[in-house]
Amino acid sequence: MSRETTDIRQEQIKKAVLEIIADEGLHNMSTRNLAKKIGLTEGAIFRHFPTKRDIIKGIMDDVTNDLINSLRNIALSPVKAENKLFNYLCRNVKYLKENRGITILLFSEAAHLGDKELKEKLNQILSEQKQFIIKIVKDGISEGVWNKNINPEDVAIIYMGIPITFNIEMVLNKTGLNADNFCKRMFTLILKALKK
Amino acid sequence: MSRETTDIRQEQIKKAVLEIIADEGLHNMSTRNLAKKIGLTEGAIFRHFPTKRDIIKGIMDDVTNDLINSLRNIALSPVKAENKLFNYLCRNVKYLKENRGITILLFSEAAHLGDKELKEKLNQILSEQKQFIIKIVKDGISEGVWNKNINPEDVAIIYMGIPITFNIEMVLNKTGLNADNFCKRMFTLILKALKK
DNA sequence: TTAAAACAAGTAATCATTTACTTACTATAT
DNA sequence: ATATAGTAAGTAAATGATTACTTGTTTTAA
Repeated sequence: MSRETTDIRQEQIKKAVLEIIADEGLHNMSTRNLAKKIGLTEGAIFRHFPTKRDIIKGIMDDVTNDLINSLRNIALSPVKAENKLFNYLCRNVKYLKENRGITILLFSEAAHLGDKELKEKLNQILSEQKQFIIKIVKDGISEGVWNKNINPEDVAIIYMGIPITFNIEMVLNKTGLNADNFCKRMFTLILKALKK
Repeated sequence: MSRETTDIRQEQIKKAVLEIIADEGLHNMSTRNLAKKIGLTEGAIFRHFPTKRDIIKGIMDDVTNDLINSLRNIALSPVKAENKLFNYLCRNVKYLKENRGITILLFSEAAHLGDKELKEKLNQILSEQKQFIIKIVKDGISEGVWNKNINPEDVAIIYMGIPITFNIEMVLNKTGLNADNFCKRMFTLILKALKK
């Protein structure tokens, strides 16, 4: 195999993990299969990550850095709540389309490694996402465009299911599912519940 | 160990599988751990199920027989659409509360055993659930109580996320989450989107 | 030339499953 | 009624395959 830097290999390994989970299932996410997919030996994997757990940890850090931070920016951006909600949802869906294995990895593996650090990371990812939605809903109510009798927390719960469902449909029906179209339709529906 | 019939043991084994998934994670669902949990030897497990895959198949059949059939009854019952939707959601949530491991099992394992039969079973479970919701929404529109501009398919997609989110929250925060309360709140919110 | 990155070939532990055998219940023939 | 034969459910210990991970050696790009 041609030599690559650890930085490049780490990215390849994390990407391969998500692809294996999405295409072959969690039970095929072995270091052996991982090495085969990249075209390396098992030993080489462990040159770039000390343990398999660290690969998962790395992927979760990516979620925090790539997804959560950009969702935060959207939630705090100085635009109308309606636009924020739309941007937020589209960004969320798009990220899951580009990282199909994420949902299954988070909810099936990370939550149960008996590993306090990873479980804490997962809880933080989820609760932050929820808080952002709650904020956007409150903003919309303050702007006077959304029904003030609505419980922002409930909206956040319903919202959370949307990207998850998208991800599940993506993994099951290999057919590509148009992310833009999906997010527009879901947005329209949520808006009906929020409007005065 | 005291002797029990295969019927009883099969129920114990399926129940234990779901509990292990919910409490200890997918990676602890080994025949060894399974036997330990029930208080049998590994060999005894295989006297009651030919393979581990057959245990999962059995659980999926239970979902079809226990959940899907009762959801069908609700969807086809001769009551107002609004009541149907409420009953449907509550039944769905209650089932997942009583079978906490189901969601993770279905989406993380069953979808990827490279097993046509199980994958087909899963797709049927999901598409039937969706069709029932679509029917209920169409009924409500026919009754003239819900907005006819709403796309029933979109409602079904948003709906599907609700029980899944409930299940995930249940597994993550061990705190019991009140099913009745949860389903009432989500129902109220969906209704806002459906109403004229 | 040298440090980082690859490899081949190991490790012990665990996986699902099978084996050879034992124990407990149940039906039947006397 | 009771000894007995057949069956269903149990066990302990082994199977080969696979797991995450390690070790020692070779290659390669700066």
